[in-house]
Amino acid sequence: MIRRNTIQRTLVLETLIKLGCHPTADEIYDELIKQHPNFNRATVYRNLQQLCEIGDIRKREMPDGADRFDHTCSNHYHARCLKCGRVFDVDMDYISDIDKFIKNSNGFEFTEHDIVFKGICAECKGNHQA
Amino acid sequence: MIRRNTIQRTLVLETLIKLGCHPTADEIYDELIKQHPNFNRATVYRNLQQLCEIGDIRKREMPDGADRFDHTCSNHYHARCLKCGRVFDVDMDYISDIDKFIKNSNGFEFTEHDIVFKGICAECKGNHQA
DNA sequence: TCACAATTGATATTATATCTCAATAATGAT
DNA sequence: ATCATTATTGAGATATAATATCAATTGTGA
Repeated sequence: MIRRNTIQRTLVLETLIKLGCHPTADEIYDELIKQHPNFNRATVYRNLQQLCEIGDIRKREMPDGADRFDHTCSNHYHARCLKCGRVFDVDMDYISDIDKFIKNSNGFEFTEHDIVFKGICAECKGNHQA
Repeated sequence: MIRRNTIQRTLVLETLIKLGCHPTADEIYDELIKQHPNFNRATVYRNLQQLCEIGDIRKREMPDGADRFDHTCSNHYHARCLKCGRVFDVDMDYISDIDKFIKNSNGFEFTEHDIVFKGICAECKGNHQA
């Protein structure tokens, strides 16, 4: 299965980068069809998956809501605003040795972890006057 | 809106406890209809929601897959086996002051956090050591 | 240019969860 | 206990996120 370069994959990656800040597959799709009305939703999902396999992007699975995709591949944590739903990077070191906090693995082999914060973003905190 | 006690809510809670280990709404539903063929799936979801509001159970949102529900209401973290998909409690202290690791909140008001581990459970690894 | 097969677009399907609404039933008042 | 009120249920529809199927298209090396 040799991977081929397609216009669609390039467009998905470009759109992800253009949108910035962790868009979902559907947000990328909605942006894409503005210029390319026949672009297929499944193609967005398929290419996001492939870009993850290639290593160009990272999938960030959210505890609630749709998966989000990130051009920044370094390990870092995320915070989700409970009002507007947007996802932000958290300015905090990645705890690569978090396993040392685990008292007893009970035979479980830990391979990865993720921390997701929730709260209210600066913008939503400022928008009190409804 | 005064809450009423119903047989259905009792059954949902009993079934959750009986199944143990963080069942999903559908797992509870599948178990329930064995004895109560007319039990409605939406009723399971509605009652799980209410039991969360009451405080009898906790919803544990997983980064992938369906929400899971937990009769243990204390704060603790979870690990999901990448092979069998089951969710286990992690034997590790809850980091209530995790906010101290955050360097700059950028105006974000952090209210909650969750850590989800992934890996391979003891059973799927095929050993029994702790 | 050609042949092969990876990829696409269209569509259907699955999984998770919520909503609508008439019928039912839990609760406090009588 | 009976009644009136209304929260709750069951049935079904709908919403959202993601994947599967498959013929047509297209990228790639020969």
